[in-house]
Amino acid sequence: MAPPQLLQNPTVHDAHELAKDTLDTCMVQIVGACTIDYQGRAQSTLASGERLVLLKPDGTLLVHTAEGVKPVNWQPPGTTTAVAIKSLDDDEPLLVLTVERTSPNEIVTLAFEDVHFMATFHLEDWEDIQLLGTEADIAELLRLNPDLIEAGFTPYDVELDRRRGPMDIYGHDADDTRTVVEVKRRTAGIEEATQLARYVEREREKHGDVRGLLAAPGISEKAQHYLRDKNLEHCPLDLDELLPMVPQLHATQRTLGAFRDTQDAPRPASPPEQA
Amino acid sequence: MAPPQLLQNPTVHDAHELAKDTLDTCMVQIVGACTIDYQGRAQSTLASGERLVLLKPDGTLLVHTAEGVKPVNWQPPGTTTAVAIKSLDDDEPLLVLTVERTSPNEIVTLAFEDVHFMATFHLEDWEDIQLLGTEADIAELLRLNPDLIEAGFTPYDVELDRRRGPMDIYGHDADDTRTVVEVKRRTAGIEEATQLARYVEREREKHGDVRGLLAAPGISEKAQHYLRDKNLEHCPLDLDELLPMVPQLHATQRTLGAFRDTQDAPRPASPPEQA
DNA sequence: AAATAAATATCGTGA
DNA sequence: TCACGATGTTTATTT
Repeated sequence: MAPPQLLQNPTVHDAHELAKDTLDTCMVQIVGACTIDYQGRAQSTLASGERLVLLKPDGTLLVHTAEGVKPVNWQPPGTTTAVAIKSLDDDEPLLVLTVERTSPNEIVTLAFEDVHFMATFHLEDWEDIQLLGTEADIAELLRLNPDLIEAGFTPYDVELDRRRGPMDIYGHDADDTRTVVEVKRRTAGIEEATQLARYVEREREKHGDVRGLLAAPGISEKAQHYLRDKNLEHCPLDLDELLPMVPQLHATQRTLGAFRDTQDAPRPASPPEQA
Repeated sequence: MAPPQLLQNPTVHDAHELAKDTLDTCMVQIVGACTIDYQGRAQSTLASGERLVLLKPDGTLLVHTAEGVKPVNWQPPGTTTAVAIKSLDDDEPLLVLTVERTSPNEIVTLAFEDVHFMATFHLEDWEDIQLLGTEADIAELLRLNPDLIEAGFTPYDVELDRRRGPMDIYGHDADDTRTVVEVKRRTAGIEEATQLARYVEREREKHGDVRGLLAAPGISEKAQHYLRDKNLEHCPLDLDELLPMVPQLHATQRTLGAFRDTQDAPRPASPPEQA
């Protein structure tokens, strides 16, 4: 990495020079006292205080205070950043950043009364994060081990599922009854229950009797009541059992291209064409 | 602000010393090459690359790459951070951070192969952000100017609304028909439509005929279809008209304690006790 | 602690 | 570009 450029207590002029020259290609960090205004989908104002400001070469703006994960102000990638020196009345000149984007039209304006320290640097990073244990992972596991959903459950072919809609898993139970499975990695609430209800309702309109399973580690009381009301069911998931299986799933997918259960691989069933 | 402490290309020992001494009270920033592992609700690994790491005195951890608003790894406030020097085999010693929390049990481990630069500093900030134009603001505006919802609409008393459930606005239309209004600040999709449907369904069970209005700047096609299907309606909002009214709302609330429309303040209506 | 809903949500995917 | 759904969502509020 090219060595970072660091400025301590720079003059407004020096801070402006460095920011101007590095904004398009570098990470630019400014720590100091500033006011912040935001106009866009909503609007906000923030009176003067000390914050950490980070400008990424992709146009991202982050403003962090001493607390919390969420930036107090921000702009997503793709914004245009301008840096200027502005004087109000007879006060000291201010370093002013305007971070703007279109569709939606949004602008964040930062006015620095004082820059305590500033840094510009590159970040070379060729790696992508590998995340395991997502909802898609769990759904894939269940599809390959459908007995974990219910004895006798058989998923339809995954490509057919996709064409039929956004259901996580679609198949039929031991009695050959069409069954929609919505998978959630967290305790399911009323919103997740209504999501399943929507999918099942659509299928019931077309095919009559269709079961709906909400496969989740837990279910809220209201959601449970809602499921009963709509003639839907909760299928408890044991994440302590499932999550340890995920790394093997990924490893197998990498090496074989497609996962095959070593014990008894379920073959995709063809759904009946019409109810 | 106490002057920040800056280290460029520190030894592992110096970086460890500074981090250890400042971790509990300061913002601690480390820019360098590291690997990152996460184990918790899910799990992730990230191979070595250059990143910016920020530790806040409240326990927050942020790891940022050169792209995007979202940190590639993080921990929320309240975590416990430990810093250590560890050697694997005959390699150079590594600066290792373990950032851990309970309920849920989650741990992020960072191993720095190289620290390019490091900074510790305080951020003094006594200000809270003032955010305007939230859903609550828009709902309040509509409640005070109910003709913007529909000519003849009259909201029930706000306290009664709250006791009746999570509906944004509850009232009756020109024909004295009970009407539930769900307010959205963005184009509404199928999820927002189902949210309104849930609220209305509950009221229809109790009171029979109840109208449901989804007040939003726009509506997706599927959501529109869903509303028709459930005998619900979309009420278009003009945010360009509404948002400019919000600052005055807040100003009036600050000075008077409660907003009064200067023209014709609507008086809360008492809802019938039973259908 | 649990549940529910909002968010300037952001982000990825698919049509 | 829009719509839709997941997110290690986070955050605030209410029960």
